[in-house]
Amino acid sequence: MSVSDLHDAVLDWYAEAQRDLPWRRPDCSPWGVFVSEVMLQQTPVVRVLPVWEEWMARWPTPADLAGVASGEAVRAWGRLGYPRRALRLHAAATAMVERHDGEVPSNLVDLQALPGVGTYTAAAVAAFAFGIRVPVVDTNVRRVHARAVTGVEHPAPSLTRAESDLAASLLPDSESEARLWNVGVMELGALVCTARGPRCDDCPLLGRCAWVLAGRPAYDGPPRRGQKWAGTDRQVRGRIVQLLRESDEPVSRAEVEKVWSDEIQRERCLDGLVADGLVEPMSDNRFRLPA
DNA sequence: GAGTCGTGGGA
DNA sequence: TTCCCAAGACT
Repeated sequence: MSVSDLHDAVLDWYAEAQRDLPWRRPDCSPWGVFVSEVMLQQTPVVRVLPVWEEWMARWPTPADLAGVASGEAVRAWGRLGYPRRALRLHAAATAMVERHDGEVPSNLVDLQALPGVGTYTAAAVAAFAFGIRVPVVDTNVRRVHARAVTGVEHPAPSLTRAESDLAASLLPDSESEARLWNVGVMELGALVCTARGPRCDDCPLLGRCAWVLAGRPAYDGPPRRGQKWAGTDRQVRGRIVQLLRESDEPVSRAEVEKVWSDEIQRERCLDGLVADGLVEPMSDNRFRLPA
């Protein structure tokens, strides 16, 4: 089996099975791609779609977002989760206005220098918005590579050098095929080669998947850490931000106290939110999203 | 490098 | 019901 055959299999499958997502359309701006990538960090597509549409209508350019208070971004973020992403998106838009003539930078170094942009997001924007030939490695891609090539059910907890090297070696030579390969492998991981209950019968790589050919051996790596939720600071922070987000005017300390009874934890979280820039304390002992 | 950081839906 | 996890970034 050649790598070229692998490319053809994925590209043919993608041409037929791809979802029609607005940020993939040819008329979508780099800014639209950028916003989608930040929103999609750890958040499912179906939940991002309506919020993305709203943001694009309201803030069609980086300058539009940079021109409003950061708290407006947090409010419009809704319930996507990890609201610091909204803050960083606003900061990134500001940086684009100040350093890049109001445009999304088109190279990896400048992209990754933006707030909230790491290795993955920089590569994704470079590849999908500007057609640059660079490996895009997210959790979906890592899983497809782990199964189809390495022959294991799940990739390591964090990205390894071997995985990066593998992704680079699999990238097609041409820019056009590289772009389709990146989005195609990602789509395959999202729709078919899923974390739980993979739909191997629908997979274009079924006949050559190393994991399937090995008899689908069970995962035997280190146990992945499950994230606690009930009673954690994250839950408390979420409630406080939700309270401010859903209030049209600043809220009193008494209102904040009602969302969590443990005073020590509540105050710690409130202080943390202020330090993060997600909450703004006012002189009259009320709180609001940053103005 | 391990921990932290939201939210909601499906298995 | 409980658990897992969904296009990560940052410290």
